[in-house]
Amino acid sequence: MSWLRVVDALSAKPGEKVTVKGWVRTRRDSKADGGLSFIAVHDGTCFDAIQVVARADLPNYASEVAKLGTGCSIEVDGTLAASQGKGQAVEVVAEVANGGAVRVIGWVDDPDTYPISQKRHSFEYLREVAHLRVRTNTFGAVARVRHCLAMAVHRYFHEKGFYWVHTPIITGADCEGAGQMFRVSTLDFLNIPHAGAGAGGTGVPPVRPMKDHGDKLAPWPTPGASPSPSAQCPVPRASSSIDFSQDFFGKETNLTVSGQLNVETYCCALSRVYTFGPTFRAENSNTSRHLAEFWMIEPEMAFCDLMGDSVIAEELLKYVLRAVLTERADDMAFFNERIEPGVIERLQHVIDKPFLRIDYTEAVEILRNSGKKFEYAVEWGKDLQSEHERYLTEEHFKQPVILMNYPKGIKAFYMRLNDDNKTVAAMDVLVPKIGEIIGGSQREERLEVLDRRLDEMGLHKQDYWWYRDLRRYGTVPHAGFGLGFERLILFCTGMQNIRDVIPFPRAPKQAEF
RNA sequence: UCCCCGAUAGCUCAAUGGUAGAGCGAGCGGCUGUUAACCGCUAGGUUCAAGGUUCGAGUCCUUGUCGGGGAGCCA
Repeated sequence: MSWLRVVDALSAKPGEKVTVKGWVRTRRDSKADGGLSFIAVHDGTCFDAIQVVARADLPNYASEVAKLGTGCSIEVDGTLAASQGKGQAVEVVAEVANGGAVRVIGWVDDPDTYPISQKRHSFEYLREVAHLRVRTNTFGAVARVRHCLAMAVHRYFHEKGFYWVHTPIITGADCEGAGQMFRVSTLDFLNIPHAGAGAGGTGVPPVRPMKDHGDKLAPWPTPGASPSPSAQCPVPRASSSIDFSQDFFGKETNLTVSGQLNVETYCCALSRVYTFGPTFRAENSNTSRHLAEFWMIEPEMAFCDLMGDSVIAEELLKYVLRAVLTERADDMAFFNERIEPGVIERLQHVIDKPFLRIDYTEAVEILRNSGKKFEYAVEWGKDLQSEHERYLTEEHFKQPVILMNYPKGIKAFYMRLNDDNKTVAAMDVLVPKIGEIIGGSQREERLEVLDRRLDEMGLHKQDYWWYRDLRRYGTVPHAGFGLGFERLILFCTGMQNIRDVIPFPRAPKQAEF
């Protein structure tokens, strides 16, 4: 008897003696042929379960086999045989005559309250039992597709000569302006050290406010505040006197909102690099497209302009879509049948067609001439709203489209100023269903222009000293983008809610598992 | 954070302000090479929480908590 994973057992030759191990999905009994039970066993190695035929001559048939239910874990010795029934090509027959056995490894102690009983469950409900939901068809398929996509991302970059760079999770720089941050601190919440009245002149670093935060979610208590768990915890403002020199790192630190600034340093030495890791945003976002902890892919290419940036973005997306269609055909067939009819065709369409590239200015013209009534008016210089982006990619072009060269007023300081002095070399890749899946830009490599932009936006040059050094010492044109990994999974699977494509979602008021 | 909707059996949902219900799941039995199985029986409830209106509240009002859809922020 050799132990085969279910995926291998399903393709093994009839007649082979095998052992399979896994969890019971269903059990059905029959009195035919002297009595037998059909047990669907899955082990997560592929979408399908394998059917075990347990005969009544097994010594523990009445005492154990006939009592198996959804969720029990078992080991089965048996002989692989062509199935007499429809619905599966092969099955494992366990009977005494062929040395078969069914060993129960773990019972379900109260079948009535096992959260994943054999029936349809809503995704909202399954989110409350996230430790068990991966045993379902849908979440098993999502997990395998997620892995497939991650491997394909690494493979694409590796084949293209990119190096994977592990940028820090904890950052001392609030450089990005990419959103509210989670503070990292070992200070005693109940006894926060203060710098005293003379702060600022004694080597104590000035305390800056966290960027654009709201008070409600800020992870910081007010000294002496009510111990009520619902008490709001404002973050200290610029005027506060908390002495961060006594904190673990001797300065304010947060969880990263982007590895981009760090990875640019490696880009300006290794030429082609990327990050792929967790990212944290403390925004109070309650949507099906946002998480407080998510994974992001951020390539950065030296000697590369915006057009080259967009080519990599398009190639990467098409590469990973091809991978998921060929490597996870079983799971994709399920998504195509049960989650989003037509998803396979939709992905194939994206693979086959070249992405469109148009300027922001052109997009504004299209929207203004669309004759469509939008809730928010379209106006050059204002950011496009979700409804505008959806119209462009879902209705007007009906395919992925890359918008380029946005007004500088609505984009980040590090994006390269175009010759018109009004726009920056930024791009957003818009896809149907998701909207913005990639945001990127050519970076400003000219120190004097970068400094001017920092000034314009009221940012302090000294906070960006090492970032500015890249422009002082052998600066090069370079470009990159950020791809939200979970949004990619949504796009590939047709799943609706981003909380269902990450194993344990973190969102406002949600960190149970 | 804003707008809208919701919370009743393990799950999905019913129930004019007047006795708490069904389907599925579960347990037991029957039938059957079964596979959305089928038939019968049984068990299963602090109707999200705290107040309020009322002779009487699952139902009406207030506040809160949590969930969903949309928006903003963005990936």
